[in-house]
Amino acid sequence: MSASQLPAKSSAEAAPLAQFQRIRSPRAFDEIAAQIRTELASGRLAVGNRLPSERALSEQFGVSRNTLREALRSLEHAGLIRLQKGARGGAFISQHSGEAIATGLMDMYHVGTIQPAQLTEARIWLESVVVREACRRATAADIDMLNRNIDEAQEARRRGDFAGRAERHIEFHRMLARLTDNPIMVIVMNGVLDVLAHFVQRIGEYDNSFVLPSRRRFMEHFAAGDADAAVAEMESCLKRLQRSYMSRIQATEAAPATKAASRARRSPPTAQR
Amino acid sequence: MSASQLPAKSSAEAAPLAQFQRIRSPRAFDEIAAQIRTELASGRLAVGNRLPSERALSEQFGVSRNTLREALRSLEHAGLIRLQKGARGGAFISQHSGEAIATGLMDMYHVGTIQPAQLTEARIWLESVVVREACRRATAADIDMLNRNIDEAQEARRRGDFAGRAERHIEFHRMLARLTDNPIMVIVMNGVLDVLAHFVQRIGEYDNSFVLPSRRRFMEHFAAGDADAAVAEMESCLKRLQRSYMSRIQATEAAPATKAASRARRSPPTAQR
DNA sequence: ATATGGGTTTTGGTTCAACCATTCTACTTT
DNA sequence: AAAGTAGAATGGTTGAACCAAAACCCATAT
Repeated sequence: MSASQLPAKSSAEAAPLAQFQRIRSPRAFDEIAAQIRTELASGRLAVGNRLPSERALSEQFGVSRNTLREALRSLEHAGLIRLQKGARGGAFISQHSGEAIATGLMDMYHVGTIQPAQLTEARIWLESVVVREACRRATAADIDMLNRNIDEAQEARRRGDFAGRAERHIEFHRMLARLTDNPIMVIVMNGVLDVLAHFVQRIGEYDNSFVLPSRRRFMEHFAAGDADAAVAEMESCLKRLQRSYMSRIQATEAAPATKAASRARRSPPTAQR
Repeated sequence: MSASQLPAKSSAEAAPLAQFQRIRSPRAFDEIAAQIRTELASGRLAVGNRLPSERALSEQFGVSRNTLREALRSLEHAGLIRLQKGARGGAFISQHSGEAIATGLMDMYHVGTIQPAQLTEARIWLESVVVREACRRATAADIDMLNRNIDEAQEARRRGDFAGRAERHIEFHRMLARLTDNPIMVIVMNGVLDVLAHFVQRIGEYDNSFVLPSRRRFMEHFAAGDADAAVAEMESCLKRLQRSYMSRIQATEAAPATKAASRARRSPPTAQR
């Protein structure tokens, strides 16, 4: 079966993946996902390859198409594959990932595993290494880019555009992270900043008037290659920001949001229907 | 709206979640997952709550049970819910998460987004802030625990148990991360160390004879509260380890593993017309 | 009364056989 | 040759059914 689909031409098609094995453990889809991951780790599946169609895969694995789809769902959520409809569609091994980590952090925040104070704490720690490394690597063009960001933030302030300004401020940190040229730092910092942006957006406006002057001072040290001074400036700014957040959160949060509940339910009332 | 609170006490039943809406966009399960995430973010769903059964949910959302399951699969992969069989089973809002971040990093490594050199680089950076903070917080009991770990590693070395020794060494770093008492640091460091453990396991034995003496020196500084010296000791040890890895990887890797990644075969429009 | 044990119910896990919408191919028509 | 159209491939969805595990209920035996 399936020996020869379209014979000739074939022009790069049907990934070179090895034979998959039949499933037996509980939760078949878990094992399917694991097997595909293994293929990936071994290098037999590489970015850009296309997996066989759902129908073909379900046959290879010896499971129903629904079960197979649950496995694909899991891989897709992880960012490992990208699903594409249509004739030449299918499941393609995808590059990025990273996104899953950001949503993971966001989830942890929403579920209360990460408290706001811990978020800003970790952010300050991470920023120190980011700044130090970015300072070591930044080119003149990079410094221009950072200065431009500050100008834009100032412009937003002039317009009274608080949201736009906060966004610029956060983008500044993303730029610094990218300057480290290390995907782990970029991904983690992006995730942390995503959560922070969400957090900031929720607590509303707060005092950040001191940020712009701090940025200017920061850039002086940064451009001069004085990493220690740049880190110190950034740290003091972030700590002050944290105080702003915290006073704001006490004003805002009488109760809402991240509150946990533990209402255990007892009897199944057979209601419904 | 939602003025219908159950009368007090009420033997609580069926999580307090609000009414879900019917689905309409492409990829119904995406929207289902998004809606449940929203409930979570808003606090209407909290850790420990149980969602209605798949059958009930599929009815609420107006989709088939299969579609609903794909949404749940996605949430489960994210670590947001935990599925449990049986009469009192169902989908429970779960605490942990974090795990998803570790597998995310692992995936990025496997897919080539993270190169070994970048892994160790980030690890060194992160370790510096971890050590500094752990040093600030460690109690006498914590220091005992760390020393015990070193003893065990030494014992493993005596037995010629390379794997056990490497494991102890990595566990040492996990302990330090936990001492920061910051979930983000713990999660990220755990993920990085997971990848590292995988990496180490793949390249086989390497020269790590210098680690134990370094650990002893490290603990001296650490116990004395001299964070700077402790960081310096750790950093030099890690950099030396990195050199060990790299020389080992050149010996091992003529080609295998993390290659791939270039053969993008995106969409050849009318490939080979 | 108190265990004990088995049946019933609830719930997730899986299967099957369709159907739809989209996307590209290939053929037909002009 | 260009344009248009039929159709095949593929992911997305449906609904009904069955299985297996887990918790509960209750009759039975001790």
